[in-house]
Amino acid sequence: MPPMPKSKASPSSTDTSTSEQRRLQMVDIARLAGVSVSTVSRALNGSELVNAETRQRVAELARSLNYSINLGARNLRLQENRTIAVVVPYDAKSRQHISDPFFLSIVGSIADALTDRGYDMLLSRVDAERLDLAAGWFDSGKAIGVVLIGQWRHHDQLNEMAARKLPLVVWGGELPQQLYCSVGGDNVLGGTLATRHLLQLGRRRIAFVGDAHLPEVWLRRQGYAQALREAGLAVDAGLEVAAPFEPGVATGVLQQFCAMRRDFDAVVCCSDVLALLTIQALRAGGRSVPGDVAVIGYDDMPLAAYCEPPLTTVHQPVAEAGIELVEALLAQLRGQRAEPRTMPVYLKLRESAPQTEG
Amino acid sequence: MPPMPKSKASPSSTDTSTSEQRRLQMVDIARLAGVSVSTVSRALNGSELVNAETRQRVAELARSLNYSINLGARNLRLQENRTIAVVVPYDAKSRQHISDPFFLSIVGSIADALTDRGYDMLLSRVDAERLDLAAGWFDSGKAIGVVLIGQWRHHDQLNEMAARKLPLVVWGGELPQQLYCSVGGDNVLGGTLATRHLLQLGRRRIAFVGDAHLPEVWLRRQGYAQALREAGLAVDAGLEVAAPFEPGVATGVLQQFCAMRRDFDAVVCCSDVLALLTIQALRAGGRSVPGDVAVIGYDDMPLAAYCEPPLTTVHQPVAEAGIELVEALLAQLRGQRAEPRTMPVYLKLRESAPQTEG
DNA sequence: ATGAAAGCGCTAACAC
DNA sequence: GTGTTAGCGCTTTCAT
Repeated sequence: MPPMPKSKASPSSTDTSTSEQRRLQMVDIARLAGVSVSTVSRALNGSELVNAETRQRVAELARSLNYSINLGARNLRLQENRTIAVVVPYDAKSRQHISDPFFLSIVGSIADALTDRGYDMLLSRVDAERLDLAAGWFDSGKAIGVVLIGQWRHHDQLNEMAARKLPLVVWGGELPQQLYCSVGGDNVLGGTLATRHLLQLGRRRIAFVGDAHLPEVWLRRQGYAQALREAGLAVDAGLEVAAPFEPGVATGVLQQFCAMRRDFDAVVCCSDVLALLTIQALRAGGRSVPGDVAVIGYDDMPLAAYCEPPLTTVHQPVAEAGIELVEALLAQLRGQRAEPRTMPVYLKLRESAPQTEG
Repeated sequence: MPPMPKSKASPSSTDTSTSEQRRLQMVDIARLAGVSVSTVSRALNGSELVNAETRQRVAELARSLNYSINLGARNLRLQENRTIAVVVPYDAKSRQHISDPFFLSIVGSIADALTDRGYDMLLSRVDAERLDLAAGWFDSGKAIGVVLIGQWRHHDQLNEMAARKLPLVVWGGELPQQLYCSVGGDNVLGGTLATRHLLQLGRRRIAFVGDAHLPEVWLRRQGYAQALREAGLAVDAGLEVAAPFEPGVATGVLQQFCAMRRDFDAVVCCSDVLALLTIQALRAGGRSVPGDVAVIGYDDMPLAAYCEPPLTTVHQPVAEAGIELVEALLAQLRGQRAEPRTMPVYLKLRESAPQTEG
């Protein structure tokens, strides 16, 4: 037996304890309209089977009472569900929350894309070391698919999830031997564009800031290395700074690096926040940006244009990203095979690494 | 009749079309374990009634098959639901999406608070002119309560929602004749602290940037006006700039204002983003910050420390905000009366309006 | 055109 | 200790 409801009587009965609002159900509407629940159900779903006048009356009654259908029950009956889980990994070790504006923008973009298509979005976080836990939303029937923001260090877990036929799309880079569907910016291109621009400015000692254990960063470093090779320059491992995306940890790493090495004249950073932190560390050491050191960020977050100096950065297509992620997931749900997708990026020129040496 | 399921046969039957993963149910586990569904249900819920050995066996089977309970069905049966809707209004007219880092941080903070307490978060957006639509999540049974980020211009709609006994908490300011539960920073104090600090620096012509149609801004302006009065200064309506939070619209307004008026030496802004835009407009007009004009922001977003100059700003308690909002909502769900809550704020001193005139 | 009744996946009171 | 059974709120077939 279900836990005895407080009162199954119609709301019109003497329910003096007005403390909690009992949720209206179809049976209430039916009683008030003097018809059966079936008729209410049909009327509310706009069935042609029900008399136009009755349909009108029921619809108006429902609206005036602010009634709306219990979607849980409806989904159960219809075996349908329009909820998508969006999962943002966090770093459990450093207890850092998602705060990078880029991730948050992506979430907003996905929310829009889902809303436009009539889907609901369940937002949650998961330990970046246990991306596989994101599958719980599907397994529990709460969501029909999962969008994961970032691959982090667990390509393997993602492949396992895909092997289980979990409807899954991941924001991130396209890797060899990838079973899951990823959507992301062209990271190699991004790394190349940034580095080439710095070379063109005449910079020759170019540092790279980002943790190459992360697939996206790894790809960007490939682009960076490639551009250096094109220019006949060697990669100097000493100029690679494995700073994570979390500002708390990155700040220290960057301060130490900038204090130790003064033999570079440009930096490619893997996020705009890292670029900001780098600029601050450089200035603390008495170096100017872009004068002494030119700095390029990554993401083109909304605020990038309003920093000082405004950041030259690799623009990621955030608005399109939400749409692409959602469409890729919906394709899978339709039974289609969704191929990984790499979206174009471009360099947005601003002051931190200007068009030409000023 | 339900729409005929593809195949009700157990997964072990010859279901060659491996295209879609049929979701496992209790009956499948029951069959494989050779017990009834009730026993599986009890085992999975850790009931003492079931034989320890059986419980173990069932649990292991379920785990190995990656089975997990269909929460929709469970909720329906248990008349319980642990989903909270978090609704972020957007400006439909300017088609601006949530991009203010502050709102996004609040969302993250709420996500954490809900996760910690075992609740799920449904994230959606709503036209800022129709905040009442947020009630749909409750009415449809998808969520048991609603957290709304910001009051915008519709105090009235919020009061109506509360009058309907909708479990609701709103991030925002405490207003007279308020029926709903709000949680927010102390806006009057924020406005006062910022203005007092500028006065203490010797500034006398202090502008105010923010749209006072929004309750929070209105309260901050009260604090601003009060501080001016304390100092024996009159409020100059010409120094009030009704810039909205959307950067796209605000930029133009601020550029125009800074071009027109050059008779102020300080600005109190209602967000850090507005502060950044103001600084940019000032510099475009050849004025220095904080030399010619000191600027104070609001929110203390994560990036505020990394701007140039680093922003002096009113710190809002984001991490605590999520907890307070969630606790207030849960209190209502327990049938308790949740009072509006105003949280302390403080001034974070940085370079854009330094401790003392440098 | 409308109503009665079955059943979506699950839980819990009630048998045994 | 375990199985049987009713029913959460809804949709739809079937009967009228």
